[in-house]
This record gives sequence, structure tokens and C-alpha cells, in this order.
Amino acid sequence: MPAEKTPDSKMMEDLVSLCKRRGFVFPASEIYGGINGFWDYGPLGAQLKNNLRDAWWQDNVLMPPMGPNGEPVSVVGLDSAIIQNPKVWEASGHLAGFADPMRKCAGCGHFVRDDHLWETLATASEWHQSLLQEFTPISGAIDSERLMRWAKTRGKKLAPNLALVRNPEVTLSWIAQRVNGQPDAPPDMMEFTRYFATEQLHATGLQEPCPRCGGPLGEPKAFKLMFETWAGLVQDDEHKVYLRPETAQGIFLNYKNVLDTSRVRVPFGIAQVGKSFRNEVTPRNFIFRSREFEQMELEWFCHPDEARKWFEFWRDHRMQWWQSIGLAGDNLVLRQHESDELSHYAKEGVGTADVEYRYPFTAPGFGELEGIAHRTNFDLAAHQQHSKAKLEYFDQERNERYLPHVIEPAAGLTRGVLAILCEAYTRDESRASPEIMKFHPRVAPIKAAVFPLVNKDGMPEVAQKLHAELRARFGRLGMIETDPKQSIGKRYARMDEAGCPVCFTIDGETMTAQTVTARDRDTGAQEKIALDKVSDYVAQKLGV
RNA sequence: GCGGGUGUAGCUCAGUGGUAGAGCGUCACGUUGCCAACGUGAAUGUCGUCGGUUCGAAUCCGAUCACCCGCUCCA
Repeated sequence: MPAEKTPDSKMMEDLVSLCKRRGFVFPASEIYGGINGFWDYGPLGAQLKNNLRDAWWQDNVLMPPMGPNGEPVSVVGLDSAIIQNPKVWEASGHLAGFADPMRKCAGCGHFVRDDHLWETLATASEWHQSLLQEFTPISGAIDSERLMRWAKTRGKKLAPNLALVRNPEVTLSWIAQRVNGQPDAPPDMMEFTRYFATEQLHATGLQEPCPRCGGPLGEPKAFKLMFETWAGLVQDDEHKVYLRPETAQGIFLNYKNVLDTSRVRVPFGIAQVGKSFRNEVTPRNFIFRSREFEQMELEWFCHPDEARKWFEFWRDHRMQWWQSIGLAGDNLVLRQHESDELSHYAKEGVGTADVEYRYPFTAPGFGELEGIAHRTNFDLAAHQQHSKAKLEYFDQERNERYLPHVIEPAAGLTRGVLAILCEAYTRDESRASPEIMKFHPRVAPIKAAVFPLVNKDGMPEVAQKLHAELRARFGRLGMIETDPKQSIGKRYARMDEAGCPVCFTIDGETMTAQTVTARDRDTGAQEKIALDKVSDYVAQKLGV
């Protein structure tokens, strides 16, 4: 099927191209042919990422919003190691879940743990339970007509890829041969199930079915989603360590340390920003799913009874926050998880919600940007059990000892950068330079630019002076540019692609009337303002 | 992981067996008085990589890597 270019995929191509051309994002190891799932951030990309990270830190750690009842909220920061004791990942469940051999269904692609297959079939497989009611394996007797009826009705719905459903005649003939061939040793339930999953007995041997769709499962394979390396010079299992797949565990590991040293009391939060690593099955879609990525996670510790209140608080705050930095339109939604898609740790909780963005490659659907989950006390309980450390909190006000519950707003910094890039990317064909990055001023990597209209008549000197003044006041927030070369239109256009919100041009009137031209990125509109008011103008534009 | 597509200058692309190209961008100089302006000039490529066929390969074949699209997956 020839891949047809949709407007969205064209836009994505244009965006990727602009990112390369202007120095936002480069393919990692490009001169060596690249490396799947890794990306480098160029000068503008690094600054954009820093600005987003800083905004998050400021608004969630240094200056968090007031709590639900108007009380101050306390959040402290942390920066834990990427590599921790491997037992951490045993306790958290990351290691167990993926060190075990997994089998992939050829029909629906579902992954099943090999050692859990029969238990899953017995307890959690809808079609298998339905099918069991149609015969009694103990007696070994089968009612072919009844099974045929099941295959054509319920089976068709529940297990579309099961051999018995796809080709009941052939499958039932194998079973009949088996039952009649050895009447002394009737097949047990497992053997029946294998027969039900087998269409071409001689070609494939007995198959085992997918608990979800009934399709044949592939050979068990070890899927390792965590990056491994060795701490120490000897590369054996003794020294094997892992690169963290999430920053959250570092927070749980240090929860006691923070409590003991920071004078915080429940409820409080610990925040961390940093790189995480996952061997994604399929890195895809530019920087959306990469194997090295960056997270901004906050673990909010609270009393179990207050979990719902805080969940709703953080969920709403986090949604508003993304809106406040420029993802304000219909492209951003808050979506509550259905119960069947909850993570293992969130099953018992009050819920999970995702902040989702309509990326060009997910449109008209949405892709995850941040997840807000009630993790209950799953992690603290697991670490308490595995480490034997006492992690309970004594609540003086309640005179109660308990493991705090955790509300986790976990945002993707890398995904945030991508969403902001997508949201900012604008084409205006009526302009000589049609591509404009309409960044919110707070995250824009370049905050302002100063240009002499022409490179003579004293204008460059004035521009340099104004540039220095703006840099002294705003340089800590982002880049302040100046450039005396080439035509003014070309310099404006460059700033449009870099997403600089405003340019100031020193012109003839600056020399006589002490005014400059302020040129707006989004509208192209120009206005004259006093030279000595430029700094305040920028402050207002940046909201500082 | 499966199927399809693409890979030539920073970007977009032409070149289909015989000397490596264009537009834009970048840089320099000049000109220039408010939106990629104009003039002149310059730099930039092991044609993704490796191997094969051939007197000769960007071009044909094979493998491989990367990216894009569709399924799938993402505790």
C-alpha cells in the first residue's frame, strides 16, 4: 500500500525539517548514520527544553499553587542517581515484569508472560471461561455440535483468532481423533485448550492460545525493557545494574531522607526532573517515543483518606499548567482512564487521568503528555517490604501511623517539548517567510532581538547598547539576539522560524526621536515605542 | 516485530550505467532606509553504509542502518 501523505504527516515532515534547519533537534549520531530512538537537542532545542523544565520547577516546586482549601502546598526537589541498587527494580516490579519470557500473539500482538499463561487463561480469559462451560474435560467427552455452535456464536465474538473459531471442522476433527484414539487417557483441560488453538496440527504441532483473542502464541522470548550495564570492571551478573526506567523510584527511595531532613509533613511533595531510559519496542514519531527521554515527576504524599481530594487538585492544576504555557486550544484534553487500562499499582486507587495532546501523528486522536495517577501506597509498601526499612509516617495531628498514599503527576519533558513545537508550528502562506514558531513567550528560546535597520550611521552602536541592556535584565530567561547583517526582512524571518516573540529595530528615528520599531512575531505588526521603554515592553511581553 | 515507502549540499529536490547538479539557506564584499530586497563572489558532497555485477555504479543487484506511513506494542 503506497503511503499517502496526509496534511498532518506533511506538517510533521516540515516541522522535523525546520527543527534540523534551525537547530532545535538533530538525529543522534547523525554522522554515523544515526541510532534508532535517540535524538540530540541543538542550541534552540536545548534552550526550549531548559525553559520548559524551569517553568515546571518554578510552578510546581518553588511556587506551587495554593491547595484545595487555600492552604499552602509544600513541595521539595530531588535529584537522584540514574543507577540504583538493582533491588530497587525488583521491589518496584520493573524487573519481574520484563525479565520473564514473554510470548507474543500472532493474531492481536498481545504480550503474555509465559509462566502466567495458564493462570491467565483460567482466571482472566473471557473466551476461555466461556468455552469451558461447553464441555467437561474430566469425562473426556465432547459434544461437537455444541462446540460448533459456540464457535459460530459466542466464540466468534470473544476469540476471533482461535483455531476452533476460524476453522471449527478441521480443529474438531483433530480433537475427535485424539479422544477416540486413546480412550484410556482422556485429554486434560490444558490439552483440550491446545487442540482448540491448533488449526494445522501437522505443520505447527499443538499451539497455545492468546488469552485475549485466541490466536496462536509465539515462542517465549525474553523482553527486556530496561537498559542494563555493569557497575564495576567485571561484566558479570554480580555487577549488573540498570538505567532507571522512571524517575519516580528515586523519590520513593529518598522519601525517608527527605522527611528526616526537610521539616516537611504529610501532605507534601517531592519533585524530580531527569533522564529515563526504556528499550521501547518501537521508537517512533520523532521525539515522542525515544529510548532516552526526560521526565518531570512529582510524588505527592498524603493520607489515604485525602487521596481523592489531592488527585483532583493535581489533575486540574496540571491541566491548567500546560494551558498556561501555550497549549491552550482544543489540542489539549484531560482524559480519565477506564478501569481496564489502569496500571497494576493504580487498580486500587481513586483513578488515573492523562493530559493528552493531539499530535499531528495521532490526529484526530490524542497522545499522552502527562499521567496523573493515584499510586496508592504500592511503591512505599514494596520498598518497605524489600528493604526492611521502616517507611511508615507518624502523623501527630491524627495520632496515626501509616504509609502515605501517593498522587503522581508524571509529565514527559521530551513530549512537552514536542507538543510545544507542534502547537507553535504555523504556516502563513501570505508571508514571504511562511513558517513561524508561535511559542508562548515563557518557553521561547529567544526572548527578544535587536536589529540596526542598516549597518551604519550609528545604528549598530545603539543596537549593541540596547542588546546589552536587555541581556542584563532578561538574559537569564533565554537568549537575546542581535544581528547587524543582511536585510531587515531576512532577519525578521529568521526570528520567526526561531520563534522569537518580538524584534526591536533601531532606525533613523531612533537617532533623532529616541524611538524604536517593535515588530510582533505573530502579526507582523509594527509600532513605535520609546527607546527607554523597550526593557519594560519586553518585561510585559514575557509576563515578568 | 510485520508490511509499504524514502535516503544525493544545511533544507527542498532533479539526475535511471559514462566529468556531481538546481533553488533556497549560509558566509564575504558592496548597495540598502522596515518583512527571506538587489549585485558580485565563496564555501559546502566518500550520492546513508558495506558488499556484488560492470571497462565504468548516485543509477543495476544483495545486505545493513536511519527516517516516514499503516498495523502492533509501550508493566
